[in-house]
Amino acid sequence: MPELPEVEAWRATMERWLVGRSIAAVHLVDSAVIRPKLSTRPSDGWDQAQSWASSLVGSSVKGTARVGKRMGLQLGEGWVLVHLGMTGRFVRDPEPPRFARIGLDVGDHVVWFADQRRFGCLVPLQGRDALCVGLGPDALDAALDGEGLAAALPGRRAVKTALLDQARIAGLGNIHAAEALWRAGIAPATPCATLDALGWRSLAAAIREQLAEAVEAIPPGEDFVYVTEGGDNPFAVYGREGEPCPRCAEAITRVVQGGRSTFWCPGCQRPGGVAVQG
DNA sequence: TACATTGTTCCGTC
DNA sequence: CGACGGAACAATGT
Repeated sequence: MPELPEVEAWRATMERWLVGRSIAAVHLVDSAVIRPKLSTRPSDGWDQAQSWASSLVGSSVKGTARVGKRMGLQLGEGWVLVHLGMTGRFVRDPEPPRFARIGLDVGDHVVWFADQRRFGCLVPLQGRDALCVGLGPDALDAALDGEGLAAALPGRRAVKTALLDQARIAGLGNIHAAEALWRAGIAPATPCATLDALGWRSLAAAIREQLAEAVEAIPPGEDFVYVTEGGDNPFAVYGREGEPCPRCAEAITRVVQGGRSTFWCPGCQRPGGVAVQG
């Protein structure tokens, strides 16, 4: 379940694997991975997919970008948006891996986009600017200080739900939204409109710290395996229903908001937040 | 089998 | 009509 940190890691990986190389061949394993728009579905189909893929041959990869959870690749004069969905990842191997959707042969190796659940996709774009359409500011945007965050998240909605709204702030998913709220000591059901300046400042700082730590926790230059599968759970509250809060020892609770699980600590997360500790 | 996961969209309600 | 909540949808492993 890639959020901003994982997408950023993949972007950096694509910088190393692809940028500066010329595309010798494209292997379109599943043409439904190419979509005319982000909102179209695999079953909708798109008759231009194959011709777009073919048109890439001979062009070179010139750069990468990331906005929120979207990655961009500059291929020739155009750009392509890559959305990882739930299970999208990249594999560098001569042979297509399981669930391979498309492969870019850049001469010295082949880079495959593999996606078991097929929620991920590639969307050809006119230019780099199109990467940002429909998105609020990136979650690591310097403008998102306390005041900027308050302006981005107006209304009576629960702050957890609002943090997941990519049109308001781009890059947070279910895990890092919950972790940031725990860091800030803010209860997830708190209506945005009831947060004061101190609450917004702590939340803005918590988001920045949460994402920065997650980015740094991913070893540069390596593939990574999502940590909740098998290994130790590195999160304070996510996936820890019933376990003691690492800050106050109260039992972590799970509630459903907007159809999604929210993990939080009723002991030290309060409406409006608590004073930042330490 | 039912359920869990995500981002997006659609629809009903206030 | 805007805001918001809830449900549906995509795919598939458990």
